[in-house]
Amino acid sequence: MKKILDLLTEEMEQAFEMAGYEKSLGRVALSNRPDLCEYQCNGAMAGAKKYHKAPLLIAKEVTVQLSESDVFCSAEAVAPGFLNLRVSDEFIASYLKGMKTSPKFGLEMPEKPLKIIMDYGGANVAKPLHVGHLRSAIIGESLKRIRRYAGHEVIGDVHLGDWGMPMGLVITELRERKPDLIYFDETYTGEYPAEAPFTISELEEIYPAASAKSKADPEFKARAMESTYKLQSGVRGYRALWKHILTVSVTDLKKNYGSLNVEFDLWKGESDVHELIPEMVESMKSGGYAHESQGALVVDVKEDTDTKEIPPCMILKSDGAALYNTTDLATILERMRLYHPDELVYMTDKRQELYFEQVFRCARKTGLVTPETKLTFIGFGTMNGSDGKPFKTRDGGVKRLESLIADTREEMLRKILEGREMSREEAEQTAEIVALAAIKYGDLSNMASKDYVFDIERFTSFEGDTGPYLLYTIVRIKSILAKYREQGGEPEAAQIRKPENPSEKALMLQLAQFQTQIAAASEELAPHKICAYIYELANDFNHFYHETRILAEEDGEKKAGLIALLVLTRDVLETCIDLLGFSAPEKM
RNA sequence: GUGUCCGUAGCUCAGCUGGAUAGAGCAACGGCCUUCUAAGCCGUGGGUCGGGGGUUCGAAUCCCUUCGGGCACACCA
Repeated sequence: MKKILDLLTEEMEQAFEMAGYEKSLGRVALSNRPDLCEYQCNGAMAGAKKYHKAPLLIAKEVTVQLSESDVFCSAEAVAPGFLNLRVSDEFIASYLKGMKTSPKFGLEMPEKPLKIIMDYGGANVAKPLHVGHLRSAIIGESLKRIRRYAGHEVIGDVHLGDWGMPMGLVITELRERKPDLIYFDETYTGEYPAEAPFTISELEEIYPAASAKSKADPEFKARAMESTYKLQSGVRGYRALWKHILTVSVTDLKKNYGSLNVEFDLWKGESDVHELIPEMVESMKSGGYAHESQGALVVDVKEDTDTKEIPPCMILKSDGAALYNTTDLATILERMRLYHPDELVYMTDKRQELYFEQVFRCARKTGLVTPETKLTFIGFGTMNGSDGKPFKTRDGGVKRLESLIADTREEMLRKILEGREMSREEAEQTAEIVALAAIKYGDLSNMASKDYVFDIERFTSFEGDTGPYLLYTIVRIKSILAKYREQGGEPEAAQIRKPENPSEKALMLQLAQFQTQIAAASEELAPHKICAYIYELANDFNHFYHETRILAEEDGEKKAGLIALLVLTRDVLETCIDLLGFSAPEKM
């Protein structure tokens, strides 16, 4: 199905052409004066210069051509040359009927779907998720869902930090605490136990302890470096221990991401590309790309068109060790080999923008990717506290994601118990669902690239532009549909009819915007556009709801028409919140 | 210093491929529940779109400049 604006534009282009003007002037847009019209076209003003004619005159000539239109029921030329348009009831009804019967409400699929790998995890093994991981997970998950819905093949990769010094630190600290573990006996040749010799809570406590020790004690640091080396060179016991660290950590991470309704297709990590590094470095050298600079191995990525100095991309440190760049580049190599993607997308804090620019240029220059491969960096802004400063706990530490979610659930539960008669158990389940919507909507309704204020009080409010308000609207619709069903009706079988009053038509026109909004969100990587859309849709619904008696309607067919509209509204809203990564309860 | 992003109502944010009276929400104030969830709806007040220039019939939007702020600028990730 075509977008409604495209259909209107086609009709308008025809009118311009028949009036003797260039058809490209006929672009139709949503009205920015809803009191005057539903849609507008400003082409007459744009054409005035070219045709040396007063814009109003052009506009009037165009309206003449539209008098017979069955798309527009009114087209007015207004000074200085606006074309104010309204669509016919028949047209909007038939458009919505089309939406109802088409897959994905008629969203057009791309001719050639892209294969996209999205890297939006950034979690580290042996370290708990903290609030810094929240935006990446929320925005990344939403963009993944949006682009999938738009018809592309998207693979999400968590890309764990599971290699290098942190692992050495954990192993070394473990050895101090439990020197008798079989893993440290290098003469041992038997099988290692299947059970890990530590729990996730121990692990989370061990890493910061070890990290602090290595800063204070050079000798400890040296031992950790040795452990790192042993691990990387494949010493059996160290590898086995590392596997345990990985397993215990990943189990926990999956649980935490799961509670955010975030899922990854790939649980790969830095360790997976470790073995690709030597050959990659060798090929960069032999290709003449990499050279030594101040002891390190670098690839120049400056370009003539640069307006600023772009430092070279470092491949190996001066001590010959790999660094972040090295594994990121090797990961690109691996992804290209295994998946042949059309696009690689990275979601990180926007402060890493320059870094990724270097990596992308290096990957292109050294031929790790094909010239057609698109490399995209999506940088998101910082999450600030109510004071406008980066989010911190009361004592100034980094807040754990788990505790942020728990706080939000608690607040939500409090509000639900305050406002509703509900059993404790049901309230808790509802609070869980609504809290997730509150957090995600609060984040996604802001532009991803900007910093934003995380305000638990505001996000969990049922009033205004919030997740809970949207869920409430959906629940209201579901409640009516349930009652209709109790009365013996079949909501899914109901047919869309022509609108009977302005608020009903406004709701219908808003529903018809679905495709335009989804396409914009997908192309511009902008989940906040979906938020803005469903907020308006919810407002239009609530307005309509207030003015229209639905279940009390006596004319059965009319009533079914209203029900059909409710079904479509519910489906569009639920589809959209699913694209944002949350869902609605049955009651609240 | 160089680059980059940002500055819109008291607060939090949209709008930025130029269009009519700059929009929401919160907060403030005033209405609407014998009828489908009032966690809703309707309304009122609140703005020199940081300042100054320019382009244009027309600028929050494009260009220049200036002030203020964030961030980044090779051996961290």
